[in-house]
Amino acid sequence: MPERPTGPPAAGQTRRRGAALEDAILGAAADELAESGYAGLTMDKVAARAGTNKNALYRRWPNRLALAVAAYRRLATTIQPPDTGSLRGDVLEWLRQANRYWSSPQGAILRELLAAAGGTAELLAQLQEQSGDAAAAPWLTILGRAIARGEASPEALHPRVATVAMTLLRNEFVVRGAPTAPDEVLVEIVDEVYLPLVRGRGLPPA
Amino acid sequence: MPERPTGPPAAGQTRRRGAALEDAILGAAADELAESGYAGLTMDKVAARAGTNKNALYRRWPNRLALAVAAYRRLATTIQPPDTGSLRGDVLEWLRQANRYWSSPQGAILRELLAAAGGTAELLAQLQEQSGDAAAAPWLTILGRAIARGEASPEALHPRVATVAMTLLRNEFVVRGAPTAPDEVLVEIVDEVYLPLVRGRGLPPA
DNA sequence: AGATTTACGGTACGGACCGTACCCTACTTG
DNA sequence: CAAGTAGGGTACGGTCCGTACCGTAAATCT
Repeated sequence: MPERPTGPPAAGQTRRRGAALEDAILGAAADELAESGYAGLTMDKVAARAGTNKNALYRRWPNRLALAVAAYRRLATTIQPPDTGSLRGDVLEWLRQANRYWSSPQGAILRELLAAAGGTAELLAQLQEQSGDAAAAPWLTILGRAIARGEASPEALHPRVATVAMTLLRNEFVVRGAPTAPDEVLVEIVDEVYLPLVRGRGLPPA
Repeated sequence: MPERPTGPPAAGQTRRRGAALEDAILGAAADELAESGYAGLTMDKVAARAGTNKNALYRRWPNRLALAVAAYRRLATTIQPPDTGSLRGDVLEWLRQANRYWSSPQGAILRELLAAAGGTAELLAQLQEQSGDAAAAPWLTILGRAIARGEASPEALHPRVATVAMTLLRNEFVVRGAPTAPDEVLVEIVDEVYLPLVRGRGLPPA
């Protein structure tokens, strides 16, 4: 429970406006998300918690989902691509980080939001940016280093190929609904799929 | 609009019971799903359409989602794995079938249900069975034939490896929310990921 | 056949929420 | 200082879920 500018205005002022109010609303919405998830986030509760009313909310976001997606930004912590010195180490560590994230309360909220935003490509895109795990760039970075070390084939430097491991892991969560992916699954993704794939046909199995 | 035992009971009888009633309810629910999707399916409408009332519904299913998942079974059409004579042909055709399905109204409903069932592993599992695309068995069959032809390495005969193509395609829909995957995406999945992966290190690129 | 139990049908209702509308008031702007 | 804008308070329509009651048809028992 971080000390956020939530709740009624400080005793000094009387009425917040613009950015200050918006900030309070997003803070309240983020707190509600953290406490009750998306399913438990109601416009009335957010308004009350922010010390305002629903007018101020609907003036800024067209509906509950849009507000929740905007508020999720405050909860999302970005995970950093590792640099362990080996491709296998990098990929496995990166997957483990992602696994921890998806298994965390934040990850559960993200899954709720992804499900709710299913029909709205625009909101989905916002979530993708924030969760960041699908970003091809860090994967290409990791792969680039591996290619320089001779651990992967240059042909693997392709967005769809590079992100395969993360896509498979995400599939475990989104489609299978698993609360956590066992570490064996991560290892299997890496050893049975990802490494054989990026090594290509030109490199030895080891 | 197939002629289903929907609506009020036939003039002859007076009151349906048991299986007959259950069948009418599922039929009505399936029709509602087809017309209005899951979002538009309400318990009141289903009851009215089946010529009964909500009691009969809640006596059989604990909530709206469970009823919808049960009713979806009537809409789901199973797609058959192809046998074109070449691995590339099989995989591409299979993906194209799946792409058509996910893009169809039925696919849209399935996506809605998947999203709504996100938290309930039990219902998710039921949906998986019905959609059937995730089943490893047909993929292993296709791969088995390919291995016999020398088009794939025996090491690829592994559930996680075999189903990679379908998983990547499904990802396009569930996570990216795309209404349809362009054919280029399917080709890319096949040529950049799947074929290189299952060929393994022992076989020539062609 | 008559009595008993079970399952339907009809209906009503509590409760939760979303989204909107009004009106008054504080703050900002010119 | 006047006019315009954005908050605050509040109420309400509307939808829909899930539950409760109660009378009655149909199955089951004796």
